Amino acid sequence: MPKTYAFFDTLLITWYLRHKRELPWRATKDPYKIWLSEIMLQQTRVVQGLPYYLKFIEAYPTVKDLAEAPESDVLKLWQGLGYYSRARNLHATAKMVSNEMNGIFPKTYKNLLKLKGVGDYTASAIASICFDEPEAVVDGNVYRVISRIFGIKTPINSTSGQKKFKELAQNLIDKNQPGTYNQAIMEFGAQYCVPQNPDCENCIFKNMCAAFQTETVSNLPVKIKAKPVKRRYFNYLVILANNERTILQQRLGKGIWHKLYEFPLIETLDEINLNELIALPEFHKQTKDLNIESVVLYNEKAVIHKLSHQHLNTRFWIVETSHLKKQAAVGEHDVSISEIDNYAVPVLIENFVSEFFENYG
DNA sequence: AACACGGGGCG
DNA sequence: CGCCCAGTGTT
Repeated sequence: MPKTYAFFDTLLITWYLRHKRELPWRATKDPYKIWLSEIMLQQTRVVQGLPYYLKFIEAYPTVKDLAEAPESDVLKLWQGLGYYSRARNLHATAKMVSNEMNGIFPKTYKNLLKLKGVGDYTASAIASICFDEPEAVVDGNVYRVISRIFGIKTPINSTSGQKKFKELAQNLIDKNQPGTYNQAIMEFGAQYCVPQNPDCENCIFKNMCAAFQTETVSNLPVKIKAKPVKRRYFNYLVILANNERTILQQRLGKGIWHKLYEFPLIETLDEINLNELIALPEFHKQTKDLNIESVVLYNEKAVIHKLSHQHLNTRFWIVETSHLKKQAAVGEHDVSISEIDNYAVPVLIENFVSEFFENYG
């Protein structure tokens, strides 16, 4: 190992012990709690995930409690955190561990990797934190810290980059305290070696940081450009029967929000007006058994709901009817307005519901 | 190897 | 408006 690596881990851990945040999952080695926190924090900031972690631990103190819950409850509790496949895989894995593994989590990196929703990062985190296995985590923080200190320009989202960074990280880890080391490098990236305008002048690695020496900090890490954002046009049919009942539709296709609920949706290639809406075959299909009294556009100015790779240009159409259809289609639920809150819905829908039904109770 | 998958926060 | 966040699974 090159000489410059020699005290890297010691410096890092010393910094960590002085500056680390006190977080609930840092006060335990319970694999269930570590696993839960790691799944929640995938692509998610600590401050955003923390309240969800507390809710989940309260609702499901053990993996058995989580396993015995209906998936719909788990999704509802996850509502708003995003990347909902995490919640579905979380629940599937809880059932697997509870039912097939006697409630005991695997104790090795290799076996942890077999769990649904557990990839290289999460398996490394659990193995090191709970079982002292020296397996290096490589998350967004680690990519940033390592690329800067060692001046590595390989794109972090290329296959060769992932291999290279994992290898280097594995050489850096403190094998005597791998869990502490792994958390230290992530915390250092999150709190000090931040993406924008890090305080390099006062950094403990100032003298060995390749990026600082060559003034390339702002260029690292290198990342292959993301695809342009896609624009989509959503028309939601908010069907109101006697101002008391409505229809929710579960998303069961391939795309976003799988298994979450929304109002009946008509997606178009552009923004449409009332005449265009009611002329659509889909509109007739969605409303054929209704006795429509009126169709009114709720928001002339579309809500632009922003996801990482999509901007959803959304308008809500209020469809008043004297009754709801009798025969529900697949995934369709006839619900009273007060029951909407029981369903897991995307933030886009939650925002509309809380605004529109504010005065309904 | 590329792509899909949420939502929020920051400059 | 673009970038990033304690990444993983599918194609």
